[in-house]
Amino acid sequence: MSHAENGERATHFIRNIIDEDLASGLHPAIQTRFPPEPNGYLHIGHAKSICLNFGLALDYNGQCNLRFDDTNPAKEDMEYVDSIQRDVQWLGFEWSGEIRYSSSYFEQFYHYALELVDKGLAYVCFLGADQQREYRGTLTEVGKPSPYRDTPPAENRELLEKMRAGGFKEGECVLRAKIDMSSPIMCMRDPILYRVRFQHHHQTGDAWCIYPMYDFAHCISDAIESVTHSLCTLEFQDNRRLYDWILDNITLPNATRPRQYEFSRLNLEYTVMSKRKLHQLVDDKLVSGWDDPRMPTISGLRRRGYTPASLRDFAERIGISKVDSFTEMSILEAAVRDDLNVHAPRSMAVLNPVKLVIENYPEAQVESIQAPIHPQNEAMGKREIFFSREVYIDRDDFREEANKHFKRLVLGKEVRLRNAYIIKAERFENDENGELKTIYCNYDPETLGKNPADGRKVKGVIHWVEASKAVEAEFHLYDRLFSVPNPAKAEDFEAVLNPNSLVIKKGYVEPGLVDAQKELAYQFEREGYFCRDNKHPGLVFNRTVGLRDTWSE
RNA sequence: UGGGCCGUAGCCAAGCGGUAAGGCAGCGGGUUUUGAUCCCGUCAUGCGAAGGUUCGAAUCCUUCCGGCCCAGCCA
Repeated sequence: MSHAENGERATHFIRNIIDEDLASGLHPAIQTRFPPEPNGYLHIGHAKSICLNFGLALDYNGQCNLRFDDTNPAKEDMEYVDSIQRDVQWLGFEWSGEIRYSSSYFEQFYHYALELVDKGLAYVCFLGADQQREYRGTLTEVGKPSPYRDTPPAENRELLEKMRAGGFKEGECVLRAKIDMSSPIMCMRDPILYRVRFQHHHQTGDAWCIYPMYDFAHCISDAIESVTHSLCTLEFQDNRRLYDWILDNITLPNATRPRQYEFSRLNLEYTVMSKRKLHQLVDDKLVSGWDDPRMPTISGLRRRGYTPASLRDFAERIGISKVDSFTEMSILEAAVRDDLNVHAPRSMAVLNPVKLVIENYPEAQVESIQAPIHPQNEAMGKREIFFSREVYIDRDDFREEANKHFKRLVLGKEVRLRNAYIIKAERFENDENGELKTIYCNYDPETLGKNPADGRKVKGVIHWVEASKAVEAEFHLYDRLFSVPNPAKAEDFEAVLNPNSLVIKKGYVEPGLVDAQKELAYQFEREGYFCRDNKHPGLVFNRTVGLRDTWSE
């Protein structure tokens, strides 16, 4: 049983903070939120955040909202709000109440902006973007005040009202907080609160032509929703000062004063996690889409055969901390294998077929065999497979000669056909190109379900599929998307894509798999975990992950 | 080079002044009709470094070294 499923939880600094806040009575219960911007598909890094926020709410009997942080209509789209909901639900989480949108708080944001203006803590600035950058100073030089910094509150109120009414062009002016142009924290140098955008919004339509910035909207949204612990990633550590400044200077909508805590984002080897780069891969058609099974997106992982439980377990295994880390793929792979090993029905599939003829087996006879669906779990029952004179085995499982470490079929030697008989390779034929065409064997009829009576040991076991009833299938074998551990660091990350990230094979599966359900995991014995593709029309199986392979020749 | 953070094994990560959890990977062995699973064992005299405080330091103090983030009208 996996960690995520047995109730054990690794402790981390956020849990420690919550424990203290609950113990001290600061909050009667916790309220968290998962606040994606609907500008792309969710990826496994978001899964980490989802598991944290929803998981905490579950563990502490609190609530977790799903809130779309939709303050920038230029980049957002309904396609993403739909996919995000699907992904969160698929991961197994349920948000508290209705879905929230920052955009549904636009009216409140505006009133808080007026409050800041009236308090002399915000002003309308007519400096252009370039000038503003100049005035802002640099990391080592302080900024200088905008000439509009001391406009009287009453005048700023009129200006802001005019902004809202559409009285200014895009880029003509912005609303800025009046904080400290010499702050060593750059985001405190009179940050922009509102910008003018004559943009249609997917939720509010054309109701607004001014849109709040993240820093202004996020903390107030948290306050409106009584969020107790606002969790985000490390790059927002500086922004926390602004988060606190805004909440300190407005009349809070209710008793809860949200606090922001930052944890490190997920970095996974051999893939990229930035939405921009994932977008680029999709736009440049380097992958088939956001749900390409090689993508680290939740929809890609789902299509690949990853299960919700395995992703939750993965999140549990990697933990939460503030260290900039780079997680190895093997942790993710171990998490799926652990889940699939327990739950996936076993089956046999030949990915790279070669015909094998059992010459001493009666012609025209087809035998039915009851094979266990899961050798370690009898309760899963049996499946019917067939055996006859001709079967397919994998080309890699036969060699004319080999050393003793090769535990498969060797000319003149014996091997066990899994779930069936022991056979001995007698001879083989090649085709005109010198490629192996047919292997001829004899079988020992006394070895079905038992070892040879004479006590001889046959250590090798190979998988197979009976030829006459075999069903043709296509196998998509995936490997890491990139050929380097940290593609984001490459000069051109697309140049460092793994050319062999997808290899397609055509072979055979057991007849019982003709109507395999999509996204449902199978273990093709000795090959790995596969699931039927949810898009391709025919019988296409995606390899989720191979079996652990500790064999070195 | 201003500021904000972070350094515990190959990777992830507990630890909160009492003598280094756990997972992944690796290695050795056992079981096995999946080179899988499962089981057993092994894997930091050491916590970025150097000083200091203390009976006792990964935990406290000082200095140094290394890494990440911030100068979008993105989030």
